[in-house]
Amino acid sequence: MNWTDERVELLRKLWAEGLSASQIATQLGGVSRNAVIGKVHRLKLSGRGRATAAQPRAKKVAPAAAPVKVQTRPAARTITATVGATALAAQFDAEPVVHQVLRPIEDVVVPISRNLSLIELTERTCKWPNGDPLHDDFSFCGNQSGESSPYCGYHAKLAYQPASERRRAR
DNA sequence: CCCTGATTCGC
DNA sequence: GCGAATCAGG
Repeated sequence: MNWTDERVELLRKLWAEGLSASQIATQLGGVSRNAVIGKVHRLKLSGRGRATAAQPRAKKVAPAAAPVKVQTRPAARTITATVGATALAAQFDAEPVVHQVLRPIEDVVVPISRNLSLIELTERTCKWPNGDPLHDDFSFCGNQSGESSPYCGYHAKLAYQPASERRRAR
């Protein structure tokens, strides 16, 4: 994989946004984090606030737009009353529920998920789900999780909010 | 052990 | 110029 103008531009952008080298490498694909770091230095983009190595990164200001209508799968409660094949049938027969998902509040720092698949999760990757489990875009956050939480710092906060107040990020 | 960026150096 | 290996650190 070579450093095309497009890829360099994306690298510049993501680096400026504060993503770590490994995250950028994941997004670009085809390159290691070392390659990213090497390129960053050659481009003289180094230095980004913190002088020496730091750990927590990721800085992405939420778009802050009007609420968006999103299609989600049928509510699970539809099937909880029954058991077995009948329940499954009920789930698939149910009409999709359309409801509103709030965008993150402005100024809230939203991390960019690594979007790992189920089998890529480890004991220390964030297990916050992204997308619809019934569609191909479904994945898990995958960022480093807390020591006593199955979620990364950001999603742990969401997880402990009432469901009615949760705000969904990517 | 997980992760981070910095540096070196053979290619 | 590139990036794996290595280093130093949280």
